[in-house]
Amino acid sequence: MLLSKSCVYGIRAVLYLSVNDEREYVPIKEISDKMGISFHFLTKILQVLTNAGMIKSMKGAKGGVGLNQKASSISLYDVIRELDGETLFEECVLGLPGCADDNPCSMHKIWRVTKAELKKELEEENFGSLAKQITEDEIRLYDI
Amino acid sequence: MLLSKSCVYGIRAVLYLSVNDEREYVPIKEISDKMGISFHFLTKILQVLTNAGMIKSMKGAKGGVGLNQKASSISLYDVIRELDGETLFEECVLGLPGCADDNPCSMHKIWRVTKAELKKELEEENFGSLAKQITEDEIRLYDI
DNA sequence: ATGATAAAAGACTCTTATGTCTTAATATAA
DNA sequence: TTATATTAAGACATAAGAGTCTTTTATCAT
Repeated sequence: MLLSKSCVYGIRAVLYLSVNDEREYVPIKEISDKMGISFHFLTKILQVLTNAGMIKSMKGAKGGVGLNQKASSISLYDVIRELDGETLFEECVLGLPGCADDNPCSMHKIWRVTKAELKKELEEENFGSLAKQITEDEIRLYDI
Repeated sequence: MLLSKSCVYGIRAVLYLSVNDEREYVPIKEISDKMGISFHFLTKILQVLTNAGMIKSMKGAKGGVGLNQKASSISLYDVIRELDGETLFEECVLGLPGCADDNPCSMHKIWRVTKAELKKELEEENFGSLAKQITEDEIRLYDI
């Protein structure tokens, strides 16, 4: 599994907020209902993103969560880094400490290039662009 | 995490057997000792590869496990497929059912290319070649 | 035959990820 | 100021992955 469930849910929630960019706050309940995700679980995931300053939150009636930055300034990599950390892109696939170009493990050569490309693409893909594609029905956000 | 621990241990054990290709059977205890892996855990992992016909095993004194095919005919992908399955290469990263080129999710475009490249490299890299590189000290097998 | 060696099988434990539930805190609206 | 809506916080539950231990089975050497 490339990404944890928390991370996948986080990405999909930020996508939802990006598509609903004009609303300052969206209740988490609305997101969890629409996406079929556990409300309390999603709440905890979004708290991480709130603490990271990526989204903002407001308690009480008319409260909810909303983007704290422009959607176009948040990359897929930003969300992945907050929720899954950077081990996928930093650590040796075979778990050997000190794995490096001058001291490679058996999978080093293969994964070194692939992970660099993947990281670059994830850094370049932003939620503004993704939201636009969702709105224009080119890609989908739900399980439909 | 790209690969499970079971899978990583399995890859490293098959590497060990590939380097020790001239020995028909190597005791699992020897492998687990050298690699610092739990003996019983490794035993269970290697049973999977034995049942898959990738390695062979023999009980009793002089017994152990050994390659059941030429090292050069076993790919990294073969071992990964047996131990982690193909979900990494088949399923949608965002867990949306029915994700396909004509019905893509938000990460589809990025991961589609990357995973195809990764799969190709893993299929092309065989244990004969890796064992040769280990023997020639170009890559390492241990945590040293 | 008997004892030693080593894999096979399965029960069991520990840890982490995932998911649920309850209570507290805070903001809005009447 | 009271009721309602909503996030925050944390306890609790469940499931899966990781790891340990014991018993059984098979092979070899004496």
